[in-house]
Amino acid sequence: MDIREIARRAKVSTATVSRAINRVPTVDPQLSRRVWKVVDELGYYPNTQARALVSGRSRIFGLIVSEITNPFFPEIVQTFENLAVENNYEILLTSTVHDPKRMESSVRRMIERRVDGVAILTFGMEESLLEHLRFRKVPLVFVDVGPDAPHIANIRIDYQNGIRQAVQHLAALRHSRIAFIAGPHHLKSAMARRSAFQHAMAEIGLPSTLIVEGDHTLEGGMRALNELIGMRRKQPTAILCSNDMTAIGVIREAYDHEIKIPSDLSIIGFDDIRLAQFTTPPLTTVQMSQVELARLAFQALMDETERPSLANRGSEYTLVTSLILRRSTALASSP
Amino acid sequence: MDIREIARRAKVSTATVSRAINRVPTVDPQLSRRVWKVVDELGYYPNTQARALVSGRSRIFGLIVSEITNPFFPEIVQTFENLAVENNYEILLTSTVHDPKRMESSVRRMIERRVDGVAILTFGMEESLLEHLRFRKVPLVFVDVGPDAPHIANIRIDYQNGIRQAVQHLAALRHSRIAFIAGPHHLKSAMARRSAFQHAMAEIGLPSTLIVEGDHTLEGGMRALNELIGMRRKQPTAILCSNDMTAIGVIREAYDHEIKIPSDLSIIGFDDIRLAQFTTPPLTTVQMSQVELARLAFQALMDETERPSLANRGSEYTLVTSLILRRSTALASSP
DNA sequence: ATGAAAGCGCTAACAG
DNA sequence: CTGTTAGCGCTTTCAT
Repeated sequence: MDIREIARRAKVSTATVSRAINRVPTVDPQLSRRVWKVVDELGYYPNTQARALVSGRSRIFGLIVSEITNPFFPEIVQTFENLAVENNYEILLTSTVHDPKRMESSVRRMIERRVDGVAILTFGMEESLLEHLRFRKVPLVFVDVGPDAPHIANIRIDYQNGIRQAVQHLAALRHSRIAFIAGPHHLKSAMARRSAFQHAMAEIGLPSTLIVEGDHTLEGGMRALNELIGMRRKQPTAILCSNDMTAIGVIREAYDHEIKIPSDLSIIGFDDIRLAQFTTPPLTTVQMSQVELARLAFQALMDETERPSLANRGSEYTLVTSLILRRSTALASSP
Repeated sequence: MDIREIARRAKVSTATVSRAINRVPTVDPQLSRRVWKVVDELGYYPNTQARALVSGRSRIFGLIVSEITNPFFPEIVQTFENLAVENNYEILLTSTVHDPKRMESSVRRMIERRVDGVAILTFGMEESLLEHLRFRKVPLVFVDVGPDAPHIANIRIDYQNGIRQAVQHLAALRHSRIAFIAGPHHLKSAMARRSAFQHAMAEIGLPSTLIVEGDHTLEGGMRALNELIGMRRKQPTAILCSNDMTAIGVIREAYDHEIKIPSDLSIIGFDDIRLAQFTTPPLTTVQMSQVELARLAFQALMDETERPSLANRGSEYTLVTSLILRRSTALASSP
């Protein structure tokens, strides 16, 4: 069943069927009705492949994430998908699982399917792969790590705002020995969080000496707390974590050590994944809205795609972070 | 840049380029090399849309889930995607968010993109929508709720096995007042779990009177525990939950009531989502392997698709559940 | 083994 | 306002 079949049955040309289906306003209402009648009767659905082939636009956006099983991403994927449905796009989702080969195959698949744009949410990426995409002038949007170039939009994260709030919140609760569990060194976003912490501490005259390396996983958080506990120095009364999973690991490990949160130890996370609402106690954390992030990314792609003539100096967007108070922080116990 | 460009530069016909790229064995190795050289130099990627149009196969599988933000699904999506990459397929993922309109648009999008098969993991679906898919003879695979029909594969879940193990494990720990927090009534899978519980209890001569309704959410688990606590009857010493999120809610609420788990109350979940490993204490649960489920679903689709001639009586697969012991159960305290 | 040419289903000039 | 027709980029007969 194809457009010709519809044309034949509605006794019009294929061009008219095409116009009717695409709601071109100039088509005679009566003919249009005739066409739609047949379309509905036969349950005809236009073939997107053919459309894409002739129009040169696939109406597919690529979405590259580092790991769909990382709780940070499902919300983003859902929002992206919601927007896609609203705007008649499809999402081609690939998860690189931190494997360069997978990253490469992601890019290849995107190109083969002729996506109209790609959002890259991997918090780090090989420059070389980009070339393939840039070479084809595929609109791109990055979070945090993108280069400045035409057709490349960047979403910058304002880490400082939220982290300053977190640090000052702890200081106000009379904490002075505030530790930071950092993310992996090779992650630009993790390093940015770390410097934001140091900066925020310095602003209020506190030393940021208690910095321990984590890896943004729950297990990493557990290890980091043990490291902190094992230190010969005075122990921290509060810990700021580079992401929520780390904080959840800390909470879990604290439980095993019978350290009460928040009375013995205050914890603040980063990201505000949904799970943070459901830890015991609910986690105070710096929000980096996944919904907002997805919206910005999608919008950036749409902007580039729908009006390609425009200012292609590579637009910049900023996502502001801010503290969400829940119940994992309290006044510092004894000084 | 298209296949003609390659043909011109390699001084062969487009047919030969096509054959070389598709590794048709009869093509002269020398010509083939010439073609590949040009392909690599120009960074040529075949246009999948055009391929699909002429071959009639899109190499896209649809994957319909009820909510990507439900922790049960990311693992499935990841496994599906892994298999897709291995087998040169693409995934068209849609999340229905329990909205019939979205379900409808999912199906429409699948058809428009001419997917080669659809895996439906929504644990419940409108019969009417199926018609569109079945009408087009799109291979389908369902979990738990599919009808028996040609081209429709079904993955049946053996709830009984795991739930019996769970109940007997609790009984062995001398629990006799074992409660069950059920899932929503309208979910076939939830009802199956409930009957499996009743059956397993009856087998060992225990009454299954302590059944409370939940809704498979964390909040539902919290409410359910309160309901159980508020009951005038003797309270349960162990609770089996219809899914892990419910169990996590129970744990969370128990913490607020200073009920110690497992010493005061044993908890068992169902699903074994990854998170179950990281609750405090780690959750003993009935595993329904998401990886295995995804594998079966993908395999079913591949089987239907790659050899469509075969036994299309609608194949059946079974996924067995079994108990995973962790640390949320203990001997019943006082009788 | 290779090439010429038809055609997958649709859209967009162009003509009328 | 509607119809005719030429492709979009590829695979696949059918000849050679």
